[in-house]
Amino acid sequence: MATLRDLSKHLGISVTQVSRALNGHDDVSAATKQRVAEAARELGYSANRSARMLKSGRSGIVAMVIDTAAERDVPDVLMAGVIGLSTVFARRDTQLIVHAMPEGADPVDTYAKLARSGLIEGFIVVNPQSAADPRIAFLTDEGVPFAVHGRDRTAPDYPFVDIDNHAVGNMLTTHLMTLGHRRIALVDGPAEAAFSAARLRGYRAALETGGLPFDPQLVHQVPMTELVGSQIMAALLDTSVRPTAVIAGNTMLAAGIYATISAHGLHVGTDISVIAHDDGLPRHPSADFVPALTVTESAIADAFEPLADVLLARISDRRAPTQSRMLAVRLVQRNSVQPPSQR
Amino acid sequence: MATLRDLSKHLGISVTQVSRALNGHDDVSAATKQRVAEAARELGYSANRSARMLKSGRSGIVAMVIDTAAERDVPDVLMAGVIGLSTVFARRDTQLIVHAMPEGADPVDTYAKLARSGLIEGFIVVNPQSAADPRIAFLTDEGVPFAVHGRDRTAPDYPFVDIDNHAVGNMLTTHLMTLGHRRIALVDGPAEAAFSAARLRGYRAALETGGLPFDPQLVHQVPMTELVGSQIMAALLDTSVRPTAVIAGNTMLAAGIYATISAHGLHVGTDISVIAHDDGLPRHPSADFVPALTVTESAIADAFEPLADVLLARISDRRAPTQSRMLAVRLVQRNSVQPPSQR
DNA sequence: GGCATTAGCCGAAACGTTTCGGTTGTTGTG
DNA sequence: CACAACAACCGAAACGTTTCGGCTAATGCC
Repeated sequence: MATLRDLSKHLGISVTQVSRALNGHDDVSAATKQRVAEAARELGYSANRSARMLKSGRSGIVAMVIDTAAERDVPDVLMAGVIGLSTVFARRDTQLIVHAMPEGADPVDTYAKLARSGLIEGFIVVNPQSAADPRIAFLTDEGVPFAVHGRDRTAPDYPFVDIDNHAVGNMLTTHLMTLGHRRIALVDGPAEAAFSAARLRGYRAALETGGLPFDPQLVHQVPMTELVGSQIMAALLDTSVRPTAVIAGNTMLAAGIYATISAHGLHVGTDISVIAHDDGLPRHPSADFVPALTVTESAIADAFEPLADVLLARISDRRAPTQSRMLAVRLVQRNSVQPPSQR
Repeated sequence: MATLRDLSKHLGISVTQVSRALNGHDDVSAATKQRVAEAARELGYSANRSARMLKSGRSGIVAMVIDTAAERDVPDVLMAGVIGLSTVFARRDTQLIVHAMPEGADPVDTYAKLARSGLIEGFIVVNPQSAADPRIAFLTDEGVPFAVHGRDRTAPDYPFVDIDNHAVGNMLTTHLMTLGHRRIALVDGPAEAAFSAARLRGYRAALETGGLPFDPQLVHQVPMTELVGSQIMAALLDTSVRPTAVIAGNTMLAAGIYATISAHGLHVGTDISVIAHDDGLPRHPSADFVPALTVTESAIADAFEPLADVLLARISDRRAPTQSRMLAVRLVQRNSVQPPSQR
């Protein structure tokens, strides 16, 4: 492996200048920069990251710790995250460490150990909790750079990328109410998840402005799998007063809900309306449902690029104003939602 | 962050001795070791990995590069790999970098860049190709430590962990032949994948020893998804001479195959036998099929621990004899396989 | 008691990089 | 012409660790 010193000898120029040339400092002549760049390519030079980090604190490594227990049910979204983040970070010349936390390990402790190793410049925090997330509190206290996919409060002072989940819950509910639905079920992710809590608040807000009562029996916060979706739907069909419409937190849940509805000889749309949020995961595209699924749409994949940006911004200047990004959501109307049947 | 020097001062002992104590060298007294360990815990000391790597070459970081294009179809197995490997490596105090290779990038080039950065001690190579895999050739040439999940030749001289896929193909086929099946279809992973190629060889070998002809129309090497499984099965049912049994490469394919069989009003087992290989992925447990699926069983999860072991062994001594591991496979008989119906 | 052996310790150098504080030689300004 | 300003360069120190070679004092042996 070629080193700065090799380049320096090869070019008859000091190590200092080689380093500065490579890093684009302005007290090296254009000509020299050119020569250095060329030699670097020729000798296959690549900066030794350990040395760089040791000296300057910049390792070009970020980490994402995943809670094995919490993510087991939903490989699709986790997978999208790992691949997406790794790709965008690679493009920015930084490496992504994936650290799986075994069940029952203390999250804060895990972050603490990782941070202390002096290897990791920043963290991507995923799946924040609805109550104040202790991991976020810890990282904030320690002054470790991080960025969150989602958020654990309405207006955070840390960098995050999120969609307006309150609005999602509201839009979904309002759309159904506008068509005349009055018993609307909500089947969404676990109550501990911040996004799920936000959507529930949006759902309640919509009910309230529409003058509809809130019925706890109609909301289910559960693991977001097809199987669970179908089980919950079965339970919903059994209740004394059936919902005329159901909101699904993602397309997996929606798939299960569809299955149960047809298994009961009913039809989505005409008998029971189904609406969902679609985060663009490949397994169940909302357009492929029969009938096609009405959704609020916002691809998870859109979050990775901004997520990398806000984290890297925070790393390169810790006291710069906090950057965050809100991603767009749009309502796509299809055939799974109809006015309630008159019975 | 506490450093060795902090500890040294705190204890009134040289940096050298602190380092040696922490690393368990034998020329430091038990008493000192004790004291040092205690102080380390107290001050929250954790070795600076950059410095360690710079000096000694041991970074405690390994990488896994994933081919986005090749893995998109099968999030389950990739997810199992990322989580499983990350967990076992974490337990061994080493971090896993996940590097997603964008579509169309040159694999060898990607490994080369990563290796040159001087950060990564070794690679986990997944999904080896059936023809001599260029990534493996490159890493071998460069003398970079690596371990392969699978293998690109029958008797490799590099560290790997694999199951005997030739035997899997053979067992599956022989089991069906023993019951009297004579038209046996094989639906397995892509032809480029080493495991798929090996199983096909096992299938052919079994046919040959049983005196049965090989019919290329009966074998399909395809992406291993439920959807593709059901499509292939539909095609198979359309052929002039239907197979009486079909072998599925995993339980996803099997799920699709089951779906198509019942959609055609046929019954698995009595009308058409289905047998599969089950790598223990959570989505479609073979026991939950109706009727329960006969399989060769070998959990992918069993590979991660040995994989970490053989890689770490290679890293800690590059010229030690190559360690590899073959994992057990067992045939589990259930109800999806019956003698062919007489018609 | 003399001598070799050993347990336990230490100083200093080295890994490859970045950066601070210079030193040149050239150009522009009065 | 004297001097300031500036562009372009350089040496050396530092980051935190590991390790080589050497040192001291205690022990064992004859």
